[in-house]
Amino acid sequence: MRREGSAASPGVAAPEGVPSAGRSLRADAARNREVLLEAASAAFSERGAEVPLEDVARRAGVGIGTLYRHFPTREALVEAVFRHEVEVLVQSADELLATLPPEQALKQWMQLFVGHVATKRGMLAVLRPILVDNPRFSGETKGLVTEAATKILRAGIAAGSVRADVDGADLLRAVSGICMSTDEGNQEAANRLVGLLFDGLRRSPE
Amino acid sequence: MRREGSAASPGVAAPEGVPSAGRSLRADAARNREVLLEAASAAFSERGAEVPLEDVARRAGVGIGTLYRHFPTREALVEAVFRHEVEVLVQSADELLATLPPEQALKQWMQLFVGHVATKRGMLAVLRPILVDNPRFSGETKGLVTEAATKILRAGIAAGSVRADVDGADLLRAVSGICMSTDEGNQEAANRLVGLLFDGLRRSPE
DNA sequence: TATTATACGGAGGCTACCTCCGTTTAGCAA
DNA sequence: TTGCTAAACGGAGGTAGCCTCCGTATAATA
Repeated sequence: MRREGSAASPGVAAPEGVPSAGRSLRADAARNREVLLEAASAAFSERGAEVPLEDVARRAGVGIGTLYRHFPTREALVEAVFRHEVEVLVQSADELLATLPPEQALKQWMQLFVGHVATKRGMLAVLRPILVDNPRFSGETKGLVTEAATKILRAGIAAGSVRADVDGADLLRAVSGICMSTDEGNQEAANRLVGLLFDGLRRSPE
Repeated sequence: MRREGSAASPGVAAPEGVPSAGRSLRADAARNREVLLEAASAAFSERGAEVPLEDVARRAGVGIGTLYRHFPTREALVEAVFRHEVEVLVQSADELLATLPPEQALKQWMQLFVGHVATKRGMLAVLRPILVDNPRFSGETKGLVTEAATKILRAGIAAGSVRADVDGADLLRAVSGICMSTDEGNQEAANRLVGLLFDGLRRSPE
């Protein structure tokens, strides 16, 4: 954020290390990467995306050099955190469906979504330019989340407990609309609204 | 941009010194303020809004202390530059109308607009949050510019050289649309498109 | 167990931020 | 003109965050 150039067009590096691509990380490296992502996520949501990276490293219990090796710029870190959270959100759809009746899974997932958005508030100032400059990346993200929403919704519809005339994109629009119109502090308001929305989504007993 | 808090909600200070409000600045202060605004404008458009403020001060030929006295935060400076440029753009509408036939005034003003947007590109990363967080401010700005556009358009319509079925808001939408869809380097492309638009605005001889 | 590619960590140099206060000057009154 | 003073100037210097570099540690492999 200091030196010029980095802000211009970050470029969205290929998903680093862990999942696929190239040679996988050494065990300690993979561990540290994970720990860093979690520390960064917490730090960003508590103190905004301008939090000193040395604090993030300290919080993760690793040296600053390690942080920079994994994430050479603040943007790279922010992006990785975002990507990671999206992955978690998407995966949790499957997990919820595997352990709960579809209706409950839907409700919980909606609330998870609200939580994730709230967490990402602090990152927004840095995240927005990244998303704006990389329509492909933001498109993929949206696609993944929509897919998850669709899946969980379909399960409810199939079980007969959710009305059939909404799709994943609708659900996303509605929930993110609620998040957008709810500011900073009151996540509870958002949750209340999401509760209302959820009631509206259930198949009305007729 | 470093310390926390400032990024949160800058708050758009009352237009500092010069025009109305409070006691007016001492001559040297007013001069320096002006020089600083120009230096900042140039620096931002050349090197982006992250340019070191010491460079801006040096470029303006004043001490860093003077810069900070006038503009206590980077956001304040960016905002003042923006405000200043808008003023210039709005005033130039009157000046053009006073010295050129309405049709020519319109054309030149449209090109001026393109130039101003191009200049502000570098500031965007800092400017956007300010505008987003202060709908009133951005609303006023839009109002002023729309007003100027309307005035210059009406003059053309009255003179019979411009078609009568567009208003200021339309003009703005069209021109800023062109600016948005044209990227970084090629201001000439934008100017060409604006030329096309201008031809379309003239009253077709029938 | 020995070897080595990989990763760690943090000291330190660099740069930008921004305050503080001694110096300068515009504006005014006599 | 001269003297006075509130206002403004300017930049040295303290503070803090960025990021590189390289000696040390360790996981992976044979």
